[in-house]
Amino acid sequence: MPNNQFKRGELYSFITGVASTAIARRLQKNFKTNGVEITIEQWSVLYHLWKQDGVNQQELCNATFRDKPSITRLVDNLEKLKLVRRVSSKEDRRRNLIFLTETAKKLQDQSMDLANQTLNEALEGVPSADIELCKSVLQKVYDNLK
Amino acid sequence: MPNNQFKRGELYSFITGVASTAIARRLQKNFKTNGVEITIEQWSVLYHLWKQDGVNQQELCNATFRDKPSITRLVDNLEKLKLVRRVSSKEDRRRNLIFLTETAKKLQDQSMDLANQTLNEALEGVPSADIELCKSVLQKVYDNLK
DNA sequence: TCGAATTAGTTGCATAACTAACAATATGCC
DNA sequence: GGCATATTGTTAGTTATGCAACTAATTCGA
Repeated sequence: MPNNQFKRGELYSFITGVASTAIARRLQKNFKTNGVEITIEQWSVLYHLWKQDGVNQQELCNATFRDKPSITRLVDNLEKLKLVRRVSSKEDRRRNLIFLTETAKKLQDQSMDLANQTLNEALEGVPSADIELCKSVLQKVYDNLK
Repeated sequence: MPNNQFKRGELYSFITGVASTAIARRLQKNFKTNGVEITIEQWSVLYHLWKQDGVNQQELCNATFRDKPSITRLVDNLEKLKLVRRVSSKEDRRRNLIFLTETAKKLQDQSMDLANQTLNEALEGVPSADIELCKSVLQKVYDNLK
């Protein structure tokens, strides 16, 4: 029964399922119990906007590894929540530049603290060198496939 | 701008976004171009059933790290595709035992080959020891949070 | 300069995720 | 035996994902 055919599949389960869903669920839960009323997907978009806003949707696609329709809808929902606004670019009218609202700016510190707490919990007992190596393996996987 | 607040968040992006979505998309694409007409989520359920069928939905939840409604619907869709059937357990009538159909059994070899191919592509150039370490880090993350 | 190709974003459709609330069955304690 | 509790699975509602097809704006080349 420990069929050779399954060995790589186990790895697939690990990479795509185990750790990412566990972290995502815990982070979502921590947001909720602390009154941060956004989804983790919305957070992952805000995360890039806190570093720099006024970028277009395509740049958010690249930064978050999502396709264009996904970003269109995430920005739709963030706009409904009055956390971002779309501003049409004057240089290239095809582009929407995405800006944070004051409300969104106020969310940054609290939600980043919760994210860091969650990741510290997640990574407790894992040496920094292992974390870095793991990150480089995942980056390599991404580069191989993109 | 390379704010200390963001360091752990990068790792979050890597674990939840980069590698898992890249592998998932590539695998889905490889399924499609080879005429395997199932989603990767359906495949991940079949994957466990190929190892052993006749298990109940709760066991599939544990094996695939999904919640119960997700498994209910995945099994619904697999049943529509005539790949599995639900059989009520005689010992405990709350339980649905999930069995593979002949059609599903025929899918195993081809889809596992495609999955292995995809993972070989994904992991090309990554030493086995690094893969094992990466897997153990992800397992540790899961154990820390579950 | 005009038409083809490219780029940015949106919409429709199907599938899948999580939460919460629920029904049915089983278990366990008194 | 009977009631509280736990377990198994479903349904409803919202959000998110991927693909395909589409519009609008820009760029590039003959």
